[in-house]
Amino acid sequence: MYKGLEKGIKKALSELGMPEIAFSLEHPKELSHGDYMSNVALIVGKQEGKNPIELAKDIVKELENQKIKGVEKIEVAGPGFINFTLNRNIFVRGLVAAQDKEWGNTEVYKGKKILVEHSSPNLFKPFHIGHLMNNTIGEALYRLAKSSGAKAIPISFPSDISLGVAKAVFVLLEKYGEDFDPSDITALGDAYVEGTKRFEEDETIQSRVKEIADNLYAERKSPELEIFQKCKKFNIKYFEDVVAKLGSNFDSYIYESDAGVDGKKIVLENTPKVFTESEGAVVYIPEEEKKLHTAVFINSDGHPTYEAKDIGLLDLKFKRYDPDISIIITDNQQTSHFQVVVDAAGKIKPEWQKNSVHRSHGRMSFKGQKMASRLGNVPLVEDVLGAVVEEVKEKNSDVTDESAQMIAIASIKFAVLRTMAGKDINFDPETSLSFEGDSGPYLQYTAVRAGSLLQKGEGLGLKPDIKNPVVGTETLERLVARFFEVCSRAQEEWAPHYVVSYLLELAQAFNSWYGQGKILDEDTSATAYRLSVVSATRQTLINGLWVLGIEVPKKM
RNA sequence: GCACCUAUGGUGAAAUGGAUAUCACAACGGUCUUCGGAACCGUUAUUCUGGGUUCGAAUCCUGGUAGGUGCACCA
Repeated sequence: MYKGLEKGIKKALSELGMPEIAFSLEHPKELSHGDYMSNVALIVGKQEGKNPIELAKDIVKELENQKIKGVEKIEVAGPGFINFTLNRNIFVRGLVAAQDKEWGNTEVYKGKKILVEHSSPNLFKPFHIGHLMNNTIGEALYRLAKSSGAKAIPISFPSDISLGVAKAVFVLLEKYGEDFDPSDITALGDAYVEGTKRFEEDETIQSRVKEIADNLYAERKSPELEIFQKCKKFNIKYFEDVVAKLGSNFDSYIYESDAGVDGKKIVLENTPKVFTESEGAVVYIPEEEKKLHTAVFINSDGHPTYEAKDIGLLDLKFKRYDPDISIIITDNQQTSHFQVVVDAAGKIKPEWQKNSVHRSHGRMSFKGQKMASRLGNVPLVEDVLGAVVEEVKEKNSDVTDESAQMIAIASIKFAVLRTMAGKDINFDPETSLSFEGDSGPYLQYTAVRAGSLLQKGEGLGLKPDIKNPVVGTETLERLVARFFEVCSRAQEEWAPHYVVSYLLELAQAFNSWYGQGKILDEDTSATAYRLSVVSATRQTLINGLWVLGIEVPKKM
């Protein structure tokens, strides 16, 4: 359709002896302006110094002569835009495809392999709301990739080893002895916080912690290594439980300890070709015009830093999966860190740079206060989720636990995904979470409401049928049809918030229509038609919410 | 100091260089013997500031203001 219009306009230009120029052909913001609009007359008018409205009239006349298939109306509007309205049949037929579970699956990345790394936990810290933001966005990008025709693979990069971990192990060893076996995540989180504090206070502790770190890095048999390994195992289980609740699972993990070993090796192999020795450390010095900073890859103790670990991560990722696109999601404090790493990586293996996509998100503050998990003042995901579930139940005591959980997750995920990734979010359950208006539950409610209509229709022996279109549903039909393009754009730009905006518009149009009159009435063929609009809207909502990682409950 | 990011009604956000800047919350007023009121309808109110580019700027360029983040051995 798009193509037909574009060709038609080009043909009209040459028929009229107008210059071949680049013009836009897009959806107008307002549905009342038609299905497509073009600025072609404005551009030609500028170039030729002629009145764009007159030119537009000529072009329209020419286009009308062409009788382009599916175009019902062509008009000149505003300062010289040309608006196209498509034949309704196209949208009516579209309602059939929109009732399919596959509706919204595109071919944007058909045949590609896309790796999405997100939610990377620190294995000695509980999963807190900072992780929640990463998980929500990461899961949405993974699902976008999956619905784009690509083979999508979710992985995570658990941080299992660091000086901070050694500090925690020190405390655990001292407090509980060698036989310590974790059964509770908070014990580990507390040890982490306490270790950070103790480390600052005492120099003998510092050297002991460094010794522990050495043993852990070298995997030397020792009490600390044993505790460490037990904690690691326990933590992975905990992590998997938490993210499963949120709707994520992972194909595999690449551990920071493994990436460290691998990365260190690669960095050394590429010194001095790419890296430089300086003051006992190995660093990367980017060219001056790149405006990047110098970064340490191997510190003077010989341990790989985060930078070298990321090189190892790239290597392991590409060895294991050989992706066409490798997406990594972090918060935007790490943006410049990644620029440096990727720049260095490109000199080792160009494809590491070429195939990498870094998406960053803002930070989540809690009720306006800054948080640092090593200080222990960050709310945990489970606590926040629990509190929101309580609120949901307060609003409606009839909901099942399962539904309440879905609704709580919807309201939280929606708060994260509605904004363009990159912005900070101040997370305050009392003000930033809502169940009404622009919200996750509103979208769920709309889908549930639509489902209930279908059920009722079925009870009357009526099934969706597009044979007999009735008036009043035109807006909804056109909106439903746009879902496909919205998905494509979200995939191309890795921007789930387009899906959010779209679903809100759709739900609003549906509820508005719902309020205008009865959907189920005595006229069975009209009712059957309306039911097909209901069914298409519902499926579009369900499929769109799926991309966002939100499920629709049966009742709410 | 250098670099990067952000600035839209009272609040939170949206808007491929396009038409009258959209949506929700809050406030105010309505719908209600309901196919599910977590809904619908209406009213009030917005592009930080100066300059520039453009037929057209919230969007691009430039100066300023305010806030955030990053810059050598943390992750």
